[in-house]
Amino acid sequence: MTLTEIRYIIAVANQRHFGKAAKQCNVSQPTLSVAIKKLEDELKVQLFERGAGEIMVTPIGEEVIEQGRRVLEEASALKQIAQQGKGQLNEPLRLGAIHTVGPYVFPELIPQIKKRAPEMPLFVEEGMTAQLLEKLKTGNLDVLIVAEPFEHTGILTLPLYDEPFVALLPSSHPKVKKEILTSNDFKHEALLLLGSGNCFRDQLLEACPALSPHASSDQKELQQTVEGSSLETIKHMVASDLGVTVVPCTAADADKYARRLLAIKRFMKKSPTRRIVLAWRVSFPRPKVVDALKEAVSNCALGCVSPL
Amino acid sequence: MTLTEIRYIIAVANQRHFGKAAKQCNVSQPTLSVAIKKLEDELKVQLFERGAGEIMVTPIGEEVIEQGRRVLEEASALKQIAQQGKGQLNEPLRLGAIHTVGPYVFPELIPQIKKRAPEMPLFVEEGMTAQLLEKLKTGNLDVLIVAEPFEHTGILTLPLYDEPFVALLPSSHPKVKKEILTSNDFKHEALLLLGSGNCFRDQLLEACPALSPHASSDQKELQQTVEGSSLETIKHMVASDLGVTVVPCTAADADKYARRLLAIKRFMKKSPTRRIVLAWRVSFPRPKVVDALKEAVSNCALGCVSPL
DNA sequence: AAATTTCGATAGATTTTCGTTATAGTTAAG
DNA sequence: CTTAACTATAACGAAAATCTATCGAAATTT
Repeated sequence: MTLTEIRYIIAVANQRHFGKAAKQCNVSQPTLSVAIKKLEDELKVQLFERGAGEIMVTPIGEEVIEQGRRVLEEASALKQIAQQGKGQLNEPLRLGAIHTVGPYVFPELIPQIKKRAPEMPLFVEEGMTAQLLEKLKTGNLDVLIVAEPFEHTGILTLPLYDEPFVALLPSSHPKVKKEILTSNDFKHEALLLLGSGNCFRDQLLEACPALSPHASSDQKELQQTVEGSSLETIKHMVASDLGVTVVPCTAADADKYARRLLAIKRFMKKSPTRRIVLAWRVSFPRPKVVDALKEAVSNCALGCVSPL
Repeated sequence: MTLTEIRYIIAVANQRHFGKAAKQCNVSQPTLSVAIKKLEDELKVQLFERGAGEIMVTPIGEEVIEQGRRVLEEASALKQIAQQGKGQLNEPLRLGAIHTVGPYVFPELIPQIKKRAPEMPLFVEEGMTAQLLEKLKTGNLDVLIVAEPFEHTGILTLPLYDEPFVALLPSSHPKVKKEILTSNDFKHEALLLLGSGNCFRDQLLEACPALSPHASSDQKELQQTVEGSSLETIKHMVASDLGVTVVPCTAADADKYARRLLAIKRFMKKSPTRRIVLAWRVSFPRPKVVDALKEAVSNCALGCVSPL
């Protein structure tokens, strides 16, 4: 049984004439005759009574044809569903970002995305790099915003922006007058860092090994990590004079309210930076979504950084 | 778009694995790959995301596949409709008819039945009403063609046609010039009738009591009945100048060969008629067969009668 | 790391199906 | 009795669907 065959029998039922039905179907009359005979043989039911004059539809034929109409209807609905859902910017998008980016980018980014893809349902999630990667691979997320290095087989990336690291001090701190702080300035400070697993921690320590808890054993107890916590928590701790920290500049700029309590300082003469990228599966079939995201990020006012 | 292609995408959606889906469809894996690609190209929508590990279904894919299931469901319903319609017309049918109908209707009727139910083995039998009824009730016959009155509990009937009675004379008979013959014309004739038990005899005598052997005692010996014989025998006897008779018109029309020897005359001004009906047990579970028989009779060229 | 395994995509050959034109058969009408 | 109308059949070519074999990428194992 074929959709074509069903189309043929419906044409014959409508026209009650093989020749006209063939014309309606844009095929020759023998094609139609043979196809219908084939279907009748398969169903082992005679659908039409070919007599002199008009074609008659057998009682079973009537029922079969009626059902055939239903089949074609559903098939055409299938086509329509495919057509209308075709827009890549209409289907849901599941977007993930690392903890040290999400809170500072999403508030700007989501309106930008909505501007470009108003029909696209958007699900947003934060996590640590490893978790996000897992979800990306299994298809629980479609696109990530993560920091480099991020090279994995089957994953493509696109640079978004480079963001420098900045130091945060309590505004009451004596060193607020310095223009640039270095790791030396932190030797006698409690340095508050995110727990391991947060990529930003690793990036910072890699860029500046001097900050490492192991670097100078006599300072060890003064340096702390705030396991599992967020940059926001750390900022509040700094504001409460519990120590100093280094954060990506987007995290420092975000809240103007804290400016009175926090001082933002350049960190090191040549500020370390990290590169933030988009990441998606090579098989992810919606390039337009990636383009739109890239564009949306470019149009975000992220203060201290400019898009690539 | 093809039903086969739809089957393929549903298999992949179920198995989330091309190879397994191919096995489920009894085709090779490349066949499946190509077919699905073809469908995706046609719809211009990617239905699956082939990545490492498991196949993922795109959001549109989900919708398309769900609709595909509906298409297949309707298609399978079509098949079922054809099958069950076929079922009734596939099992053997045992058909009985009275002697005064069978020989004249079966030759036309059986091809018509075969046209409508080519797969249905057909067993045909003739008998007198009482015998046929007995066999119908016991299930030795499925459907009868009999004359009214035929009212019995547990038996349904459907009118087929009304047939007028006509008179038959030897073509050498002096009264062949009359247009209409009445019972008076038979007063001095040997009236040949079927034996008792044949319903037609009773119908005729009821419609025209004047013909009764007892009606006028002085003519009694001239009137004869041909017990247990057939209308054909009686016609041959008339042709041999042994008397006159009255028969249903379908019996008179049947054989053109006898036209030279027999004259067909209208009988009575207002011809008596009898109604021929289909009869079957209320419990007979194949309404389509009855419909088919009714339709088959309707399409018989029975000459002097037209179907109801 | 290197080898192996898994799994979908691709290539080429083959069979099947679908379509065509030409023509035969049938039936009804002139 | 021929003609006209209509469907069935035949013969053949084009398109397709399917197969086997193989590739390539990624994941897993050694």
